[in-house]
Amino acid sequence: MSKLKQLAQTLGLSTTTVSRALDGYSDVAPATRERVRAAAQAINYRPNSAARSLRRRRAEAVAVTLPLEPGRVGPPVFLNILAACSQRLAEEGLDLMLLPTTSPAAEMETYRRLIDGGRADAVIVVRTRLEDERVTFLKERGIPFVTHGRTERPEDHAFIDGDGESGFRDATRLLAALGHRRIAHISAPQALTFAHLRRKGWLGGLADEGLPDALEYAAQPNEAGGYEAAKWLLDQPQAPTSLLCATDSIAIGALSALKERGLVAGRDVAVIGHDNLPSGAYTDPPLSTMEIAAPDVGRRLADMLIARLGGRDPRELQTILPVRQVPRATHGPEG
Amino acid sequence: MSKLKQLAQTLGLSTTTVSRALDGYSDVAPATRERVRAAAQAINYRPNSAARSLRRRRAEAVAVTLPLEPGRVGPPVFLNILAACSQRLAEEGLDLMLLPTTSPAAEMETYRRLIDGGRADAVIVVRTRLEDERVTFLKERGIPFVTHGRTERPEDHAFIDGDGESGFRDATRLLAALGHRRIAHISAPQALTFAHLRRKGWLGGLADEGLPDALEYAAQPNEAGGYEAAKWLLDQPQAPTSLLCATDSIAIGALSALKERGLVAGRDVAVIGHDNLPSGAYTDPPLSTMEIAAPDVGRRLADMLIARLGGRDPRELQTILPVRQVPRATHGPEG
DNA sequence: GAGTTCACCCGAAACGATTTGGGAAGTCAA
DNA sequence: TTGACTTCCCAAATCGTTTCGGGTGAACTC
Repeated sequence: MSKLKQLAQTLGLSTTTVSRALDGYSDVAPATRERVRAAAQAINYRPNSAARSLRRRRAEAVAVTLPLEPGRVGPPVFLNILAACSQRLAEEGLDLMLLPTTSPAAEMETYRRLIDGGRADAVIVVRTRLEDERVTFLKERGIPFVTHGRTERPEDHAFIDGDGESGFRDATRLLAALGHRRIAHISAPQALTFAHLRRKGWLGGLADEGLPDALEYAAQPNEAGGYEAAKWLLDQPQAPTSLLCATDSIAIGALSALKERGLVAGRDVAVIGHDNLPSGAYTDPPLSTMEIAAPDVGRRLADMLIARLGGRDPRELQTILPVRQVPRATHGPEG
Repeated sequence: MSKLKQLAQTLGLSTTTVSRALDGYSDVAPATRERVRAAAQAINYRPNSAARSLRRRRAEAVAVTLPLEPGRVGPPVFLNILAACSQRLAEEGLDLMLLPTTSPAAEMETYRRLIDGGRADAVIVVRTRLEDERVTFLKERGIPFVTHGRTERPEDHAFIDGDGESGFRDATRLLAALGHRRIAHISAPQALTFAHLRRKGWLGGLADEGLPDALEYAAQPNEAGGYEAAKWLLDQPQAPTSLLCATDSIAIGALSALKERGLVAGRDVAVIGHDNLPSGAYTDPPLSTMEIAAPDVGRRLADMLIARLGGRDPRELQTILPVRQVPRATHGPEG
């Protein structure tokens, strides 16, 4: 016999009343409600989630897939964001579940299981690509979702994103103001929106300053990629005097390559990253970087998703957050 | 009307037959089975997961809570492990879902919702404590689970763990062999099993070598903690000549403190960490560290859990994996 | 005192799948 | 030809909740 029925029997009530009491409906006498609550508490009752979501026709859950291709981990910064997000969603009775995936194909299969199987009511998409199959799929199915990062056609959906383009433009101009003329960019794969925008910002800054965009290397977005990229760039005939890196991981790898050549970051070559990873504060010299200037991206993400679930128009739910420079030592002046 | 019913109607079959065809029962004619599969494929049919798990009385899902107290992120190495784990579980039709939690209280509440609400069939526990409330709870409920890390009474449950104690004992003796006499330990909170065992290994190594255990600092397990700890230790009258750090994050913070004092890691002070974080290879000098000597912890974790779900005795499912030293530059000899 | 309104409660019908327990043909052996 | 087996399929019960559509008294109104 179901727990609910047991509970009802014990209390001499119908399952209807017990269910409604626990859900806080007003057509249950306050005294009864309390009696039911106490009894439920006593036997540790939690409604069976499958039965509940079958009847309710919603899962009370939000899903995020975590693209984790073997050996290549995205910045752990996501986890902090998602933790804050889950906290906010919990207030609405929504579970946030993360599903690790190991390839784009597996990720899409996970989406189908989740969505077509009704396991999630809404989705958060992270690490967006310009052309993002996941976004296409979700639009097609009409499932509420919010992306962390824009896509090629961001006007169609809710998103939150940092203004990486301005951030990189600012950084480029900062370097130019410090006298740099050969400002290289170590970019991440251009299919990723953030990488595309950061590169665009770099190009914009160069154009503003009338500098050439000759020095660029497309790297894997991790330390090894940054290391390789910096080595290659420093080997060029007209080696760069500064390295603007798409991510902090890349920058940390680049720092190591400089070290190997006997170059001092900040004095001989300027280095700037993006993300403000904790370990960036502990490199030698401490890494100059930038970050989204908002302490509560996770909560906002959740708020937007809740608004979407409430039927709000996605076009009203689009946020681009400013990016703040976090100058430490590697960008130069104190070198 | 349910999708299954639609499908059955289209095909002129009963829902029974369609369901059984898709689940691969043998009492469906091969031709029928194929016809059903094709039709299901065509309309992108996935069984409603709530209905299925209501009837089946299992969720086909395994849960992990990710303790993510604000600002303090555990090593992202977990994510790689969990990604591999999820891949293996998927082969058995099990979803792995990660649930971020922001406090121990919230974590326990999540456990109750998951277990008592039937949302997960089994659990993986990470970051175990010596006295772990989660483990107590799961034992009480009789839910199959595997821990990543031991507890005070590991004989009661399935676990997989690295032999951090031996690793730290080995490292201590290595440092002693290199001539060190003042070997300090920067420890992580001792409630965490891994921290306790690593400290125990350090103490054992010191005892083996007849060295005093005077130098120790209990740090938060992150870069900031390591930085503070190293500063404090270096300020002692009998400052240590080597720092054995409970984690790589701590070690990275410690390196930064050394730098600040004009000390060269590996030459003036030896530093050794644990975890083999990617960024450890890119510190200056590259960080000497250690790691679990097994490439497939995630898969093993999954295998153990599947065995538990199949009713295997937890006492047969206990693995302690050797820890391998990863000497780079900061431990000394080439300093 | 007949009608209305409330405040509380309940029986039974969903929700969408899986599974139980056959049943109707067809095949085979004697 | 008959009974026993197979093979392939199906109707109906079931999982544990929520919710629809009342129902029953008591209080209140005129």
